[in-house]
This record gives sequence, structure tokens and C-alpha cells, in this order.
Amino acid sequence: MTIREIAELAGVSKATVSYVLNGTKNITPEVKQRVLRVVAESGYKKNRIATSLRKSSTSTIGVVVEDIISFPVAPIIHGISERAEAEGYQIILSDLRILDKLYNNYHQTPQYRKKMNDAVDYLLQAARVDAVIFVGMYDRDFTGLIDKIGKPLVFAYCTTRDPADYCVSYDGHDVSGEVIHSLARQGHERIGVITGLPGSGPSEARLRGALSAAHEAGLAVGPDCIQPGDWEYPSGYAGAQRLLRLENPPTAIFAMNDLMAAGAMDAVKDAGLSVPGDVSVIGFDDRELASFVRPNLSTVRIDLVGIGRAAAETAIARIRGEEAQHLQVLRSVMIPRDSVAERK
Amino acid sequence: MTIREIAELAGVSKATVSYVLNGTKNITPEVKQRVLRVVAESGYKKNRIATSLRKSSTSTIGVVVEDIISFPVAPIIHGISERAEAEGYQIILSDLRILDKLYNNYHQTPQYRKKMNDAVDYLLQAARVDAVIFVGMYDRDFTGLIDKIGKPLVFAYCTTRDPADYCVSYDGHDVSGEVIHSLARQGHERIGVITGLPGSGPSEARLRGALSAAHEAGLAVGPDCIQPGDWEYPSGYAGAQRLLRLENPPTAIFAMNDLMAAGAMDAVKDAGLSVPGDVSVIGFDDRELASFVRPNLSTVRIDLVGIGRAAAETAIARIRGEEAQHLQVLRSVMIPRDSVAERK
DNA sequence: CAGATCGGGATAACCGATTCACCATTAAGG
DNA sequence: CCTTAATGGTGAATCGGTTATCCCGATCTG
Repeated sequence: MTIREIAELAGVSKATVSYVLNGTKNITPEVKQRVLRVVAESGYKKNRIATSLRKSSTSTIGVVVEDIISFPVAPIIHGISERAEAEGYQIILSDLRILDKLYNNYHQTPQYRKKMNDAVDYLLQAARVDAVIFVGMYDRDFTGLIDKIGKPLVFAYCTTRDPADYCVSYDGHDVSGEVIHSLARQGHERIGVITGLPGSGPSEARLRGALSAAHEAGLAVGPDCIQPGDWEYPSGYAGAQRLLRLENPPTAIFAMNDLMAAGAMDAVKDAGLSVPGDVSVIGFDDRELASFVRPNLSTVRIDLVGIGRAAAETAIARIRGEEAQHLQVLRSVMIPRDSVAERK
Repeated sequence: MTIREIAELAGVSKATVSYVLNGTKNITPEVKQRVLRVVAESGYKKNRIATSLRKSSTSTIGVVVEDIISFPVAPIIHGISERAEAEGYQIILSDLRILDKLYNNYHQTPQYRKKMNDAVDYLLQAARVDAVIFVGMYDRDFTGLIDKIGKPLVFAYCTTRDPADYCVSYDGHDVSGEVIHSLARQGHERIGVITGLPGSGPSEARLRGALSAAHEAGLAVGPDCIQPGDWEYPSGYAGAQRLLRLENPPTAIFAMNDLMAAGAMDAVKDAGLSVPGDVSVIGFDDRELASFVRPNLSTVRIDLVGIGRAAAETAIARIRGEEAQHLQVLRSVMIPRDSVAERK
């Protein structure tokens, strides 16, 4: 069923059908009705491929993700999908499938850059998407890429060094500050921190936020209270062990993700202490496990769906040539559960 | 950069460039080299939109998911993406976003059928995908749909009633039997079962498998040992409570997913008993929480990525007109952890 | 009432590839 | 040496929409 057949059935020209369907020209009500009736009866749907070719615009957003299995990705796609569908855009998904390599600074290697560039190139040049949303775990420096492509590129979850880029991220710095303030309000004066991969953007931002909040609250967080982790459970366990062996061990531990927080909780328990009785523990991410470890893990929830929505909105605004904020930072919320208590 | 420009730069006709790029005709090595050099130097990539229009085939697979946030979906997409990319197919994702409605027999309502049909129609008629993979949680009856569309439709994770359909699923029946046999081998004679939503395909299959294995093992599983759940934590807790209150309570509980198993474990503990000392508990799904509850939850892992791969392979085979198995059942594996022990 | 204006609709070019039909050249065969 | 076949390449139609341009009749204007 093509527009030509519709035209013949309605006794008009292809052009008229097109004008009716797109509302791009005044058409006599009578003719319009005739066309619409034929369309409805036949169940005709425009071939988007033909439209795309002619208009050289596909109403499609390319979404590149490092790995769809990675925890934050699915909710972000969920948000993108919601806004995209509402605005008549469809989504082409490109999954780089590099979950296993995500924790080894792989994102700084040439192989990674090539993979990502190929994916973006493919989407833009072959698939002809109108915009690309890149969902990445780590901050990155892709200066120049955005000019090369000449179509909107939006970074979601991660940020870039170039202020000309469009990034939708979350308030890792600020909410980490809130975590520290909240612990301070509950009487904790010595707070241990288990970081993510040192040098990684998210870890650094969270650390800066935590340190500046500690400073504001008048807490001294010495270097021995800051233990490097690598986002994985064992590093949380080991980091907490080191913290507990300090001369004057902390009464609260802020682990920069839930996996490490779970490790920290186990280390505390294995040291014969109780959570939160002796040591409070707070995580980050609100992964599923946070509601199932005992005690339930207090943590921080990022508005992942919101990041997806905002990224899609930004992409679509840029496609339409509208202005958009270059950096959007969505608020995260602390989720208080049972692993944090007043200091005894 | 179009094929016409490449042709001019190489001093040949558009047709020749096309033949070189597709290898669809013998071309003198010299001319071929000239064309390929121009292509390489210019970074030219074929406009897939134009190719699609002309060939009326898009090398695209439409993937419809009930909700991308739903636990099994992301790994399945991962598998689809892997095979699709390897075969030169791209993926258009259509997310129905109905997670909140997934547990209320929503999939049997007319609204649901309309949503699903609209999504498939859109992908086939507007986006012109070559095949659709539908990732659904529950078995369904869509007899007739497959004929209507005339393009391959593959159901992943769920199955349908129509043997003409193509379905890639897992061995819910058999592996549930293995679970029972394994418990029996460890001396458990009274085994409680907490089902999923009664009447739902996955729950019924697992139940049948469990019962027939119990029969084989010579265990009597009376109706009071089968407690209905609804896939959620509280129903697991309540189901286990009912089991423990029986005159002769079971020494092992098989919950049909990890959420309910976690609930069951808590009910056992709250009853002053120990897991697995007094009561063994085994779940299903191997969600993240299974590795974090204490004791670590023994469970069953479905090969979700494999389902995705197989679904993509089936779809592509059908696109190419090759034969494919109508029903593929992938093997799941039991993951023994610490929540199951020999009966004392 | 003649000429200008306007509005609805048709015609045809176009987007960028693919591919059929055809042509020119060369090779093979009798 | 002429016919036939094979080979490598070109021209043009085509996929299904969109849209610039044109045309025709009706309405308006002075």
C-alpha cells in the first residue's frame, strides 16, 4: 500500500494525499475527507524510509551505550524512549558491549575511542539519525567530535571537558556533600570514604563534594580516611578493613557505590562490629541489592530516567534548532534506610 | 558525500561504484581499486536509507519490549545486539514502558494487545524493519498476527500457543524439576513451593516441572505445600509463613523467583529458624540480590543473553528464507550458593 | 468588465542508492 | 575472417514519498 494507490482510490494526485497527511497545504474539506477515509479504510501508513530519504531527516535518534547491561543504562534508555516517542522520534540502539572492560580505564584507550567513533559515524552517515545520545559511564574528552558530525550529540550520565558539548548528568558533587552533612548532623565526626576508581570523573566529583562538605561541617577528613576503591565489592571490603584498623577509626563510612558499601558492611560485621550500631555505612546508586542487604543500605538515588528524558529533550530541541542548556545537572536524592544511625 | 560524487571522482558511473561496493558484478581490478581508493579517502559511507528504499529491506530488526527496566530484558537485548551487529543488522527499539502493569494480567487486556499491535505495526509498516523480535514476560496467544504481517516475528523469553510461531524460551519446566531432584538428593522429603502469579505461563511450567520431579523422586507434595505468590517479596514472605505453620512444615522451600525467595528467607529467620540450617531456600532468576542476601541465595540462572542471540539468529534466518526451529528452549543452570544444605 | 489575485489541485523533479537492459570491446570458435 | 559469446561498464528506471512550480477557475478590484 503506497501513497500512489491511496491517491488513485481517492481520485486525487499523490501530492494531494501528501498535503492532506502532512497538513502542509489547504485542501478542500471534501477532498480531505475522501483521502482520510481511504487511508483509514486501507490501514495505510507512510513509509518512513521514503520520507526520510526525501527530507533527509529520519526522525530517529541514535543511542550509543557502553553496555546495556550496565546498571544505569536501562533506566536512561527508558527515559529517552519516553520523550522520543512523545515527540515522534524512534530509537536506534547501538550497544558497544564493553561491560567487562568498563573498569580498567578502557575508556581512555584508542580502541575505545575507535569503537565509539565508529558507532557514532555509522549512526550518522549510514543510518542517518538526526541526533546521537551517548550514554557513558565516565567523563571524557571528545573535543572536536561534535563539530565534525554537524548534528546534535548529547552526552548522558557522563560529561565532557568541552563546554560547547551538551551533557546531562547528575549532582555527584552536591549530593555527596549532602551525605557528609547528613552524617555530621547525626553526630559523626570521623567519616571514612571509600572512593571509586581514583582519577575517574564520578569518583573525583563525589570526593570533592564530600571533602568540601566536611570542611564546611568542620570535620577533619585526613588522607587516611580516604581509601581508594575500584567500584567493586572486594575493594569496599578491603577499604573498610583499612579504615577500621586506623588508630581512631571512623564511625561512619561513605562508599561511593552500593557494591563497595555492601563490602564495607561485611567488613564491619566481620570485625565483630555492628552496622549501624558501631559504624554507619552509606552507599551510592540505590541498586537492587541496597534493599536486600541487612541492614537495608542507606544510599543515594540518581534520577536516571530523568537523565534520559532530559537528554532526549535536549537532542530534539537541538534538532529543531532551538537553544538548549549545555550542561544539565539533575538532582539526586538520599534514600535513608537502616545502615545509618546517630553516633552513640 | 553521495555515490554520484564518488563516481565522478573515480571517473566511473554510479552503477559501477555500486557494483564495486556490493561485489555484485565483475569489475576490472584496476577500476575497482580506483573506486575503493576514492571511497577510503573520502570516508564515504552508503546512505542506508536510500538502499533500504530501493531494496525494500532495511537490514533492521525491530525489538519490542514490555519494559526495558524489567530484569531479563537488558541481557536479552544484549544478546540480540551481538548477533544482529555481527550479521550487519541494526536495531530499532520500541519500549512499551508498562513495567508497573506487568503483574496484573495486563497482558491479557485489550489495551495491552492494542499497544503491542501498534508497536509491531509501526515497526513493520512505517519503519519497515525486516523482522520483529518481541520480548515478553508472559506466554500469550497471538494466533494470526504472524500471518498478517508477512515478516518474521520471533517471541523471546515468552512462548505462544501457536506452533507456527517462532519462540525462544528457557526450560522452566525441566530446571524446576532439577531443583526438586537436587533438594531430594540432599535429603529433603517435604518441599514447599511458592509459585508465581497463578495461571501465568512461567509459573505453571515451573510448577508442572516441580511436581512431576517430586513424583519421580517419590515425594508427596500436597496442595498445602504449594503456596500461591505473585512474584513480589511480600508474597514470598507470606507464603513461607503459611508453609511454616503447617503441621509438618517443609524443610526446603522452592520460590519461583529471587524476590519471593528473599521474602521466604526472612520469614524463616523471623520464625526463629535458620537458613539453611532448619530450612533450605532456593530461588529463581539469579538477580543481583541473590549474591547479597545472607546466606547467599541458591538459585537458577536463565541464559538470557543466549535467548537474545538465538532470537536474533532465528529472525535473521527467517529473513533470509532459511528454515529455523519453531521452538527453541535454552538450558538454565542451577547456581548453588549457601541457602541450601543437606537436611539434618 | 478587464485584469489581477487567490486558492485548490496536478505535474514533475528530486532524495541516493540498486539493478535491468543494453552497448562496446575482446576472446573464442569454426 | 566472420560469427558468437563473454566480459566490463553505462544509462536510465525505480523505490515511495515531498515540494517547487504551474495551471485553471473563481473571486476581487477599480
